[in-house]
Amino acid sequence: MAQYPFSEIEKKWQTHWAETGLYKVLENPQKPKYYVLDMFPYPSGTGLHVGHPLGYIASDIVSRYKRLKGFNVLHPMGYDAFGLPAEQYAIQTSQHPAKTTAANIETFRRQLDLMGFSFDWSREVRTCEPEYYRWTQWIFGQFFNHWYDKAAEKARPTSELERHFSLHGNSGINAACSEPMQFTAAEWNVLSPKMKSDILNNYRLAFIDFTTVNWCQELGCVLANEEVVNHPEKGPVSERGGYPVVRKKMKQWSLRITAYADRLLKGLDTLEWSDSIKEIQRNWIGRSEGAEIQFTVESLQSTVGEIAAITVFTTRPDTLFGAPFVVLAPEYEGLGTLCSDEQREAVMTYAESAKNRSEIDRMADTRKTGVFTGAYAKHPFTEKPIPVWVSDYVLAGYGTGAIMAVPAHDERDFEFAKAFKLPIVPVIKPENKNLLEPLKEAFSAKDGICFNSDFLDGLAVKSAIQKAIEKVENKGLGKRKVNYKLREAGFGRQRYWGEPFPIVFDSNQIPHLINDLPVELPKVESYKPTGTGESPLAGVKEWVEVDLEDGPGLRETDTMPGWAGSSWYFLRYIDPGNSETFAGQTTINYWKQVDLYVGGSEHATGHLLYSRFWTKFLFDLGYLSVDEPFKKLVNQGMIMGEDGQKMSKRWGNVVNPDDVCTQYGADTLRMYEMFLGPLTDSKPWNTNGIEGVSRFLSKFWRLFEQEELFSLTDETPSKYELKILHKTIKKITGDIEQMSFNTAVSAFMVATNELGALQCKKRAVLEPLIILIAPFAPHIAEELWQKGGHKESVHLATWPVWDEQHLVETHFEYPISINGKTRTVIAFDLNADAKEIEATVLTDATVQRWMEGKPMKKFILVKGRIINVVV
RNA sequence: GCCCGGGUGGCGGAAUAGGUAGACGCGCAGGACUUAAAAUCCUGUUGUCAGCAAUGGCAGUACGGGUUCGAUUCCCGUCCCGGGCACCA
Repeated sequence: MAQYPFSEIEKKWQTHWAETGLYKVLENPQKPKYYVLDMFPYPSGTGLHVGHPLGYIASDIVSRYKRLKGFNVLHPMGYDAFGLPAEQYAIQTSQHPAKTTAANIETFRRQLDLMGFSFDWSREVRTCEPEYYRWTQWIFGQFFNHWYDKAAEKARPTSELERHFSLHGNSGINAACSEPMQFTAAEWNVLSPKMKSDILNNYRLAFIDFTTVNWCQELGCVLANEEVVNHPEKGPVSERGGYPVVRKKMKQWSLRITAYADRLLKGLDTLEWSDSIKEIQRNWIGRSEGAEIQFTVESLQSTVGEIAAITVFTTRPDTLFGAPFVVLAPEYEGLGTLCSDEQREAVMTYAESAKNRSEIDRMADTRKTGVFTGAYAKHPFTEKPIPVWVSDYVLAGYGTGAIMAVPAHDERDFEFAKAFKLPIVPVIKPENKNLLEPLKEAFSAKDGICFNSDFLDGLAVKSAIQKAIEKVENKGLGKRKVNYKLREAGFGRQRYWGEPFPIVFDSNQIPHLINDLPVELPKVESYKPTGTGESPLAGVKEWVEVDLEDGPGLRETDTMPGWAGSSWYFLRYIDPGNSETFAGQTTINYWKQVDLYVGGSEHATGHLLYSRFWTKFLFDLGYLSVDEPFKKLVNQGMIMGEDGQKMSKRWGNVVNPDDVCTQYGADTLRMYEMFLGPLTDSKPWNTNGIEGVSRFLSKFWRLFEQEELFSLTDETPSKYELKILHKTIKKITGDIEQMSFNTAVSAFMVATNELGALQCKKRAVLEPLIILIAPFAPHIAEELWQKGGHKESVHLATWPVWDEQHLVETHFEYPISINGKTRTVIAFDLNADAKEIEATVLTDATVQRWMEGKPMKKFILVKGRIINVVV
């Protein structure tokens, strides 16, 4: 018989498990809980290829293992069902995205079922279902109704904020907000409702922002930076279609994620995530400590009026005395009023062209351009006037949009100074060494000594930074400041297939939250972009226009982005049927957080950051007891095509798991994917290789057969058989704990080969082996278990424990090295006396030959490891 | 440019509190069973040199140094590959 009857038994058990609800899980305070989660898939039209289930197999093995170890395991699955591709497909085929999405989900489910996963499907979620997205909308509403109190380091209700404003204005409020502002209670109380609303918008965690976006007229929508490419002649164009893209300010809903920047950064230290993902998030958040320093504007050459002071941000206040000029971003607020009349035209022309250059273009081009504004700022310490320039190498969105240039110690400032022949003033030198002038490049090292710097002279950079900040603060010239690269998260899309906002604008343009949820997505005739920058929903008059208590209102017609639903889905699995709240308190307190999360690393700065953000927010509101969603994260690698290229239709190298299951069975597919190599590595698929695993499973099956009939005996196992069993239990247990599944599979092969050679058919040895392999190959294990006479599922059995006593060795074959080179092997009792061993070794013929009569210098004996004779 | 990973047979990969490098599988070669094939099983398989052979010598974990009785593992330098960030002051 070639292969064991996998197709028959796999189908049988899959049906049986589903019918008996084997993987259904409920809260059980008697058992420790374990929550294993996979990143839920986006149900594309192409279905799964063998690369997709890699992570699912790994997490399924852990889930099954943990159950056998006595844990109450939550292992759910669902679908990230809103999003652009579905909408695009709907437009092309004139079908409703709900319909195509449902069809795709069906395909996914069929494929997933083939592989024998132990998901609790009763907990399935789909982000596009009203019963799910009503809670996405509800969480959005919470963001809308809260602000971030920096003093308390938590989110608080805006109702409290309004009360405070009416009593004290905004004094005493330390909030995360878009624009700094100051007002008294008297001022607040006389404001119009619209103005109050605008001010609250400045504080809300979900707020309306006017941001510069990439607008593509032809496609009628906003594009992400990575969807815009630079055309040599046409300039910025859309990646798809090559249509022109312009930068345009548009109204966008945003989430104030920057309020949580510091906590998002600090929280990383508590997580068992890979260093690389943590590092990516750290870089993305981009915390830098420094100071904001004011430079008063000196020149009064402008006829329009002037800005009193320019505030710059620097991480190197120690280089203050090396700042011969100041540079502003082209978007700098009030640039036109700052510059001198003679320079105004040149400045504005430059600023305009810079603004229209795409981000990509500006970044790619590191040649320095710029214009002198005609204005001068007073250096805060030397009090000398220094020129103010404008250049697009200064980013408007970071810090204050203005810098003090220190060309001698900053690469970019150096390039700029060289390009415009501006002075380069060195103020930091290496210890015990002088700088060679003129400088060939900026000396940006942070281990130098200050000179030419007045009160900083002789100080090391580190202490000079502290001293400079103190001085700046004491003299009232600025303050210590921490800056983040992290930007607010744009939360609106001009698209149909997403969650509608629970927002209505009244006739004064004041946004009001709708509390009657869900706000359902209306059925529409056309999903096509409108071309006006509005979502297709804007065309559905009967939906958009609503009656409010005091007049007509208009619904928000943007929808939420793809990441909205995925930012909290792990919480819904905990209590998927709850119609009172997103998840009930007792269930949340039981399951707490995801213990193991398996998924791709491509979500490092998107989903994984947003989920942490939403979790911290809901934690602040008291709904969660932990403020990190995913305790341990493992990123599975990619499975490449046989040709070493990425698996895709384009290369024709896609392997479909359905085909593999048909030909070899799900158990073989599961074990082979694990056998390919370490889970986290990328590795190529190899069709020949799968034969080896298939052969192994057949061999494993035959281990239980005598003359092709199932046979287990009750004979007492030999010492050697017990040793094989217990060493395997130990190895498999350790490997699963370390998620080293490839070596676990090889350990099964070794055990099977060894027991096969012994013709061992003993129940006491083989039955524990069935439990060990059950997480990897659940079908074959269940069949053999049942054949062995068990009525209950093997997946409800108890994980075997190894006994060291069976692993104790009495002898060891010591490799004997002479001067570090292995020359022979001699066996000794492990309890043998060191002196005796030494004597025996030295009289050994081979040892003597290699010692060539030279005297022994040293005798090294590492018990159970090696013997080395040094001559 | 900067920051993370990583370079081990023909291939996927084992082995690092420093201790017999190449487990396991694929591929390849040879053999057994068979009328034959499939399936299964057995043997060999890092390179090189010596030998009819059993066997043995030497070299060998990207490259060059270092520490050590002993280095794939630790340290320094170089090269290459993968990933991330990229004018973030």
